[in-house]
Amino acid sequence: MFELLGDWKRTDYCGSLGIKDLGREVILMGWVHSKRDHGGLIFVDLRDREGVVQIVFNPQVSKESHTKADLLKDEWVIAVKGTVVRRPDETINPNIKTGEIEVIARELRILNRSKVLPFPVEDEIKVDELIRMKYRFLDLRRPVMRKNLMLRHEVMRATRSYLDSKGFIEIETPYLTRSTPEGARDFLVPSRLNPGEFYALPQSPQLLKQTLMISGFDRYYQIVRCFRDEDLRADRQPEFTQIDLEMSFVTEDDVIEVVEGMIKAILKATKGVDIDIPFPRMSYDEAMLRYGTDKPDIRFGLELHDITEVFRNSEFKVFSDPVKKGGIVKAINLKGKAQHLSRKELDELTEFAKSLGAKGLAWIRVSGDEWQSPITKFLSEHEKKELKRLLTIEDGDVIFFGADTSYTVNLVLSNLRLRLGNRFNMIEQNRFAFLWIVDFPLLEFDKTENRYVTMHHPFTSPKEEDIELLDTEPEKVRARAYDIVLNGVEIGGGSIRIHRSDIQRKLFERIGLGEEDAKKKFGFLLEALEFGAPPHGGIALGLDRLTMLLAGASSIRDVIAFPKTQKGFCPLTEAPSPVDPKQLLELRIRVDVKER
RNA sequence: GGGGCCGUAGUUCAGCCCGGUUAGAACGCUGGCCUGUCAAGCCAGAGGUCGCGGGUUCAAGUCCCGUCGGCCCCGCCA
Repeated sequence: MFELLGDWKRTDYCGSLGIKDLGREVILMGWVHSKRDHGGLIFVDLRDREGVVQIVFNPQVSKESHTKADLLKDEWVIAVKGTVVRRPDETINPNIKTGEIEVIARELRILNRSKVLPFPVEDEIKVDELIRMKYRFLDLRRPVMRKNLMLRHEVMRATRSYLDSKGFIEIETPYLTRSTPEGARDFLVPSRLNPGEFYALPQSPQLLKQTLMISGFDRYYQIVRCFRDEDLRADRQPEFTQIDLEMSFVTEDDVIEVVEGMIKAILKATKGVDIDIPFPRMSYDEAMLRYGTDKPDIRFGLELHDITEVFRNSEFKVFSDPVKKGGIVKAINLKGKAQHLSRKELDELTEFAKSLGAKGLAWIRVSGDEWQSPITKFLSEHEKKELKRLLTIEDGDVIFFGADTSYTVNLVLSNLRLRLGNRFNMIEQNRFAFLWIVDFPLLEFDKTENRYVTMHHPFTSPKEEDIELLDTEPEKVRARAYDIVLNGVEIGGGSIRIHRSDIQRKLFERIGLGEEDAKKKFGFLLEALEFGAPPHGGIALGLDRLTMLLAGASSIRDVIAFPKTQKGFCPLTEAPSPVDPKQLLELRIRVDVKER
């Protein structure tokens, strides 16, 4: 049944044919996307990576190919020799790119067949992701997935082309490297030649790219795989790709300018969109105040309002108690939606708030002069007046409150804001809202470890004017760090680094890292800093997240060819897996896990 | 580590609350008819470890316990 290609050479991609090809004799090769058998005529949509074209098998043209075409099933692989003709007017299909033409088949070669599919090769499918991943080779045949991976390719191409034009040099750094503390959990790789010792896969090439600056390369970049052994999310895989870059003799503005130019080039190349640069900047403090998060989606309003002062001495304990313990009270005013939020929905929102750690969710529904709410009766006239003023409350509004630690209030209300924004279609789709977050705190106090830890990483430079605060008010020291946010997703972050060993030492001291410890952990970088390190800084962008947003996908799994499930399992390769005891013996590793 | 939703035909789901005939539907699949379809159409048909294990019961897809797996989130992710 199978036939050979023989001397046939493909002349065109199915999806590239058009009116320009009328009358041409073509040889096409691809997959049977669908077959419509009319007994007399047989129509086959033939698909390759560029698209679909209709093949017509007519017994009056070729009895033999018509008979063979009768056998065809979905996803069989065939080669067709035929002529490109214009379709009869009434049969033109405006839904496909090649809809004005069709190919009259004169010869057919069946190259391979296919088992019946677990799911159709179409864009709009409702199939469990586990099945999609197990049959990833079929999933990737779906045009939307093919487009996503092609988009990813374009992003990488535009990145390389732009950075090359700006004098950046792509340098590879090792994947087998040294475990570093302070950060994510490492993936470890045992060393056979050094039993009992381990390499770590890099969480990012941070230390080595700084080393390259010290080596004088001046401008480095790399599109590089990074590994972090942490729990997965829709936007987090254990291995992911960064656009990593570093520059010497620069300030924050220099790095930001390069990134803005690069992103502009990427959007132009991939979406044909001209975006405005520079991007707006917002301080960390302002972002936390107005949005309750350091990665605000600024495509819509619905901002948070701090009303802590109104309730500092309130009789209403639910609000005043948290304030007395150092917490805050904030509110969101959902304008004019009182009629659109049922009691049931308010209850669901309360459950949502609780799932994020809130004790409850206070709300007020404003109907005329009446405030419908379980809490109104506890509010004084003065408090009501203040609320009305601060939140500009009007008829039809719905107010949501959070009163707790600042952490919980911001977490709950920022997520509530996103949920309400989606629920009421307040978020402008098809818009790319970039935003820089700047002036991050350098340090934050870690209660569980009872010490200050760096918010970014321990090589981030403090602002010069804040250095003296390191000893007195560490939490007030601002970092020379910057994050870039797109539509509420953090797509990158970087900083100007510490290039002087005295300051580096001081910072290690501040985070409770002794000299010996520091040497053991970052020895080579500390040493390199002693040999003429230039001022330098850089950034790393999440290629997967950026591509996801450009693709309009809701998970980075949809822009990664072979992703893993939430448990870090690859259903296609079935990794991870037990290994041969011989391998373990060689590595001098004994496994301490009970057999299932 | 924790919270939520889910697991029934190849696929997507209904049935589960309130236990009781032969577990249904759609798409897909198989066979037949059909010369302008493109979600082709018409006729006929096949297809089930109700995730897995245990328990309750005369009887379990349905109730209970445990377990495995998927998705979303919190923690975690410098």
